Formats: sequence, structure tokens, C-alpha cells
Amino acid sequence: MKNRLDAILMTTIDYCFDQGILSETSIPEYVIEIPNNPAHGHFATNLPMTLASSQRRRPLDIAKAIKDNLKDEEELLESVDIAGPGFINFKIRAEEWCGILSDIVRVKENYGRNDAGSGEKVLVEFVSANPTGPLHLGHGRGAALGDTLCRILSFCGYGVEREFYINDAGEQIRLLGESVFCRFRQIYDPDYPFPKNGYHGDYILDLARAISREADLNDLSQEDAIIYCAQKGREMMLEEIKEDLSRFRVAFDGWYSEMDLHRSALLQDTLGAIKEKGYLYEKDGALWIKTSGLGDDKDRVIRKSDGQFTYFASDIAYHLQKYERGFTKAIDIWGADHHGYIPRIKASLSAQGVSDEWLSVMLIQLVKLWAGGQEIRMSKRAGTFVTLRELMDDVGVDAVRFVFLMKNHESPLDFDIDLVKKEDSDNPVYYVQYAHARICSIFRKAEAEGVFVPDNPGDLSKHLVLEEELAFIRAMAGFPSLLKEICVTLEPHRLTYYLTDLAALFHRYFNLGTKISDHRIITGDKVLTQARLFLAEGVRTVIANGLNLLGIEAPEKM
RNA sequence: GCGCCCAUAGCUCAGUUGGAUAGAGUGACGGACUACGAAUCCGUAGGUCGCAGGUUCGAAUCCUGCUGGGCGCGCCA
Repeated sequence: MKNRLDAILMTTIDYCFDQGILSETSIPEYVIEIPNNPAHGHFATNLPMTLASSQRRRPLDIAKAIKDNLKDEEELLESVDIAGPGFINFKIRAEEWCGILSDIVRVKENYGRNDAGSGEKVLVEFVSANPTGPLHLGHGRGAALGDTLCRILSFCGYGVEREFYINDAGEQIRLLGESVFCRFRQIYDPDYPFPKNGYHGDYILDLARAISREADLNDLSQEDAIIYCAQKGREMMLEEIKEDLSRFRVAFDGWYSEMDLHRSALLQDTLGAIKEKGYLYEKDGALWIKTSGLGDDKDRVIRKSDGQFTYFASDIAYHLQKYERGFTKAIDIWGADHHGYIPRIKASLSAQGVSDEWLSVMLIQLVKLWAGGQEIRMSKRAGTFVTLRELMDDVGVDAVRFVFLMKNHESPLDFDIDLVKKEDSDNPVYYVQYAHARICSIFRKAEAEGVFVPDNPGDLSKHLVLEEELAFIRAMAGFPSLLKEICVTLEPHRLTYYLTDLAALFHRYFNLGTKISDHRIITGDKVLTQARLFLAEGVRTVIANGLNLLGIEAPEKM
């Protein structure tokens, strides 16, 4: 709709240029937006104001010139008004809006699907938790965010691949092995010393028990036993992580192991390529990459003087490898505490000629958990943290996802477990789901009376005349462009707000009928009832599609 | 000390990339079910958009400087 309006405006401007009504200049950036004040029409543009300086005329004069010469050949518009300091406000004819409603009901679960991202191939890397412990709240937030973003991207025509990078090389897996082995030994020898910086959670003991059931660790040398515990522990934790994610409705296309990266020649090859470009040098027995001058504030060590590669080395290799796999864009979702790594990763990429925009890093701020009015402080070191699994058990997947997706990922999130646990109106997820269930309930009621959602509703604009009814369609018409914007701004939380608003429109509309029976959806007039059922089906469709993109169920009953 | 993020109603947060009178939820108070689901709706109250400048037709939004909070600045992982 916005595009059609834009086309009318551009045709008009061209015409004004040709006729000398406006002096021919370049067209500045302008917007066509949906005003927040309904009195300002369905759409408004600031075009006259942006033209004012190059035209050297008053915005109001320009607005009048545009209005008087408007080329609305398809008769899209109901009214055109000049307002304020130089806005033009437009109203679209009801028939046009009703046409959109018909489209929605016709294409159903595909409404909103578009090809904005065609030709793009995006790799989204998220969660990427170390397999040294269970997923906790913070991982959950990243999982919900990444998953929903991927769903939206692919709905908008992007080729999307979801990847989980497994940090399974080096010290931390070793430490996992030592921690597990220690717990095993402590079964017989309670004084056996626990490794410094080891993992304290109860799950370590569970791992020790499970592993010792499968193999007799006493048959192995201590070193072999630790390695065995590390390998086995990694495998089991990864399995658990996969189970949790799958239950959280998050699927990955690829699991990329850092260990494999070390085993393959990739790390060496990558370093060789960087060396050829002249970005590597040796100093104090270590190998450095020259990232300073490429946006980083100092150079970074890639191989320590003890011969071990740093994690940063594999990070570079991994990201360059993503690039070589032919992705046109990469998105990483990291915890905000890693933000300091962005400049050095980008610097390393640009050393290989990869542009800055290729990689977008989304940072998620931390999650604070509240229960009983108190903040629950979490510490992985001390083993006191709430796992994603516990949270799903407690409050359910729908509620957890909704809360995570409600807020901008750049804002810290307070997760009030008591509030989310409550199965009543205080819980925000039910508001949207209830609207869906309520519509389904109306359909059941109508069917019982022999009235169904019509396949061909006829001339809707004759029957859908209430302002509330047309407001629905206008809101629904914005769904596809909202999704496209989310793909650019990477802000999935806007979908959550959109759905809440749409549900609010519906609840308000529904309640009109409790006062005035003529405003009920099911009325004595069959044709009117069918038109309203058709409208309700449109609303239901958009809510269902939106919830599906959020990974949240759209229940028919609650 | 340097860098990134944040600051909007009592609380938790939106704010359509610079638009017209800054909005929800929650909490407080008052209303609406003998017909489509009250997990809902309506009303009242609540604001110097952290502070001070600047940019322009126009600023919560952009720029600069402060204040306050979170995080990060290793040959750690």
C-alpha cells in the first residue's frame, strides 16, 4: 500500500517537474509513515518539507502543488489533506483495505512471506555455549532471539543457515575433565583435591557417575582418565544442550567444532593466508596479528610463546571460513560481556579484505532473575545458576520465549519468575494467545449456528464499515513491512509488540459487542456475520503467523 | 585512564531510524458479564524523556560536554 502511494507521489512529482510547476531538482530523502494520530489519516508524508530548501519555496506551497496535481489514476485515495507545517495526509479508500484482507485470508500461513532477502545467504551463529555445563538463562535469551530472527529472515526470503560453534578445544574442556574426574575420585576419597577454577555444579557429579558406569576409570592412568572424562563429558553435555534447545524449539543446521578446526588444516591455511598479506609477525617468541590500524587498539597474540594457539586464532579461522563458504552476510549473537572482541574480529576480517558490514554482531545484555521479590544472583563458578531446563519446567516454553523476545536485546532484562509462572492475566504471553483462542471460540460458536467463514465474502466494504474494523486491516497491512524492517534492524522484539497491539485491537473490538449487540461478530444478519468472521479470520491468521515466527503456539483453546 | 551499552510514568519497558498532543503493561483508585470466552474491556491518577549546550521548519531520537549505572580492556578461557 505504501509502495503504491509512493508511486503516485513520484509520478506526481515528475509531472510537476515536466510542467514547470516545481523546479526540477533531485528528490531528497523523505518518508511515508503511518501517523500515530489517527486524525492525520492512514499515511502521511513529509515530502513537501524536505523539498522546501531545494525548491526555495514554502512547504505549504509545495504541498498544495502536489495535492492539486496528484496522479491517482487507480483511485486509491479517499482524501488528501495538507496539515501542520507541510505534511500531506492521505486516506485510502475502504475497498482497497478490504482487498488486503481478502489477500490475507487467501494466502493464510504465507501472509507476510516476501522476497526482500532473495539472493542473500546469511549465516547466523548463536548460543555457542561451551559444552562444560548446562544452558542457563542467558543462553536461553540468545537462543530465543537467534531462532526468531532466523525464522523471520527466512520468511523474508533470505537463505539462512543456523550454526552453533562448539568451543571444545583447549583448557576449559580439560578443566571439565579434571572436575569430573575429581568428583569420581571423591566417591572413594573425599579429600581428593578439587581443581583450581574447576566447575562446581551438581551436574559434574552426575557426569562422574554416568561416566564411571560406562567405563572403569580405575583401569586408566590418571592422565588418560582425565582425557576420557573430558571427551565423554563434552559429548554428554553437548547432548544435553541439544535436547534443551530442541525442547525450546530451536533447531540448528550445523554444529561447528573448534576441535575439528584444529585437527583440520584450516587453522594453518588461514594463518598462511594472513601471513601472505603481511599481517603476522613474531615478537617475544609469540605470533602476533597486526589488528591495530584496522580499528583495533592494539595487536593481538595468535600463538603463545608456549606454542599453544589462543582462542582468538580459531575465532579468526572460523570467521574467515564462514566467509569462504560464500555467505553474503554473517550475524553473530554474543553476550554483551564479549563486546570488546568485535573490533579485533572485524580487524582480522578486514585484513583479508572482508568489509565491515559483512559481519553484524548482536550483543545481548544480561538477564537478571527475580523470585519472591528478590534478585537471584547467578554464578557459574559457584554452581548457583538457573538452567534453561528448570525454567522451561517451571513456566513453560511459550512464556519463557515471549519474555525473552519482549525486550530489545540491548537492554538488560529482568525476568520475574513469579510473574511469568502465573497462569493469569498478569502474564503477557496469554494476552496474545487469548486473542487467538477467543477467535477460534467464536468460529466454533458460529459453526454451531450454521455460519462459516466464507470462501468468497463478496463486497466486504459494504459490511465492514466500523472504524474499528478498518483499523484492523490497516494494522494487518503493515505486517509484511514490519518483518522486512526487522531483517534490517535486527530487532525481533518489535514483532512481539506488534502482536500485542493487534491483540489489543481485537479485545477492544470484541468488547464493543458486550455493550452494543449490533457490534457483535455473530449477529442476526448472516451476510454481516460472514463479513465479520472473514475479518476475524484475517486477524487470527496474522496472530498465528506472528506467533509462529516467535516460536510460540497459537492455541485454539486455553 | 580508554572503549562499548544503558538512562523515558512509582516499577518493567515501547517509541515506526528526525515528525504533528511521548505510549503500553504492571501497581493504586473507580466502573463493565442472565446472549460471540472477564486470561477481556472502559475510566481516573501518574512525565523537566538523567543534566547543559548545539544542529533545523521540527529532537526522547543526531553532535559535543557532564552526571549516574552495567560491561570490557591478558602470551586468561
